[in-house]
Amino acid sequence: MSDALLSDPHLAAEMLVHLGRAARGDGAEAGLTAAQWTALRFFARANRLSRTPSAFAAFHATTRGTASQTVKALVAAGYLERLRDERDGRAARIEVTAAGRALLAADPLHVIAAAIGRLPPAQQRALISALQNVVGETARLREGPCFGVCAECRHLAALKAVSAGGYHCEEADIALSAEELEQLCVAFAPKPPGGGSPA
Amino acid sequence: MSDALLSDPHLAAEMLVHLGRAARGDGAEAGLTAAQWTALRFFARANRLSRTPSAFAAFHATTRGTASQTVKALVAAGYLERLRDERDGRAARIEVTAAGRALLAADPLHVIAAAIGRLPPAQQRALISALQNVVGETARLREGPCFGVCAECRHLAALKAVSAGGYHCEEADIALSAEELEQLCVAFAPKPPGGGSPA
DNA sequence: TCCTATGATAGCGATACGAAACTATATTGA
DNA sequence: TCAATATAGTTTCGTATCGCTATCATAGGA
Repeated sequence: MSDALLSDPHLAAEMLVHLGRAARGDGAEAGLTAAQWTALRFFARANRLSRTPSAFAAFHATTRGTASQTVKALVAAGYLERLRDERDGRAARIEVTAAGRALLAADPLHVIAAAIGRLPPAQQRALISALQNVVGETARLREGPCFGVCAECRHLAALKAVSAGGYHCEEADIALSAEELEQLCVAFAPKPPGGGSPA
Repeated sequence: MSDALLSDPHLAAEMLVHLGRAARGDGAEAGLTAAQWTALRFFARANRLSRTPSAFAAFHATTRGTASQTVKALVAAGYLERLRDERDGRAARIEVTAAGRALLAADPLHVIAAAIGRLPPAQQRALISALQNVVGETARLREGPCFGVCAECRHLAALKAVSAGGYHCEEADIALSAEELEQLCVAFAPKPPGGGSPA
């Protein structure tokens, strides 16, 4: 009966939650609250399409109103800045300021990242790919938006022949630099299994 | 500059926090709050020595006052019961009720546990052992109490020759059943490397 | 012109947390 | 035996955060 409760996957999930709590960063000297850390990390890692309050709300699984409050606090503190989008007058373009990038150096997550970095390389790779699978699987189960990097996305079209290493997003119809391939995108869709071209 | 922010260990740590948030269980129909789920899971997995409010406070990295409130709410809801300790009149012995065990079947953590369970077996084992390492490492860095199961503990003395499969904790000076070997203990101390099975 | 989408804001409630005061029991030492 | 101290636990109170539900303003698309 209690076998299911003490199974290895459940144990792993408990450790996962435990580690998540340990890195909230609201207990220590706490430059930021937990929600604010999440927002700052998100805007530092999201691509152009996703650096908006709405995308952050989707990422954080909350409402736009709540996301707006979190962003406002970070803008007031000088860690984010709000710019106008030239194409869409409704949208707000959020950018991390220099102060925000400096603050990220004190991210309480570094404690966990450091611990992960000390794992043997093979174990480190295994952890990362396992976590990616679990993140994708839970997002699918919860039917929430599935965030991911462009390099893994179905909408990526390589234009190497045309422009020597350029990339293109078929969904948003914009050009992507090599650097942007590693950023989070709200429009992410996983590639169909089998690699190359879609079915 | 942003290389450190986007390193693989940091990315893994972010996914970890993200998954932890997804399983708080306070957003859904929510039988319990996040803190209450953590408490219920803890008392379902802790051994005799650790089923006290103080041990839970240490585990959850909070104060005894806060832990007492969380326990009180679960006792009022009928998921935990408070018993008197016969040896120590000050101590409270917390036990999970039948209703509590039934509720654990609806643990929101099951979403993540199921996703982990669907990983390939090798990846599953790699994830679990990596997480164990990270939990131990972060506990060491934060100098917090290090929880673990008796089977991995330095204080465990095997008494197989004497009583046909009995075990004994040298720290608390109590006998341990085979079942208790897999439970969490607040007095856990890791074995010195080399004593048991090397990594 | 309707309808939709992005975003900001105010108000409300729930929760969690910590500090401090308090009770009760154990332990220690004289 | 009695006093002093330490420990386990509870309770109260104040505070901060968080998140949701409106509601509103503006901008884009049909």
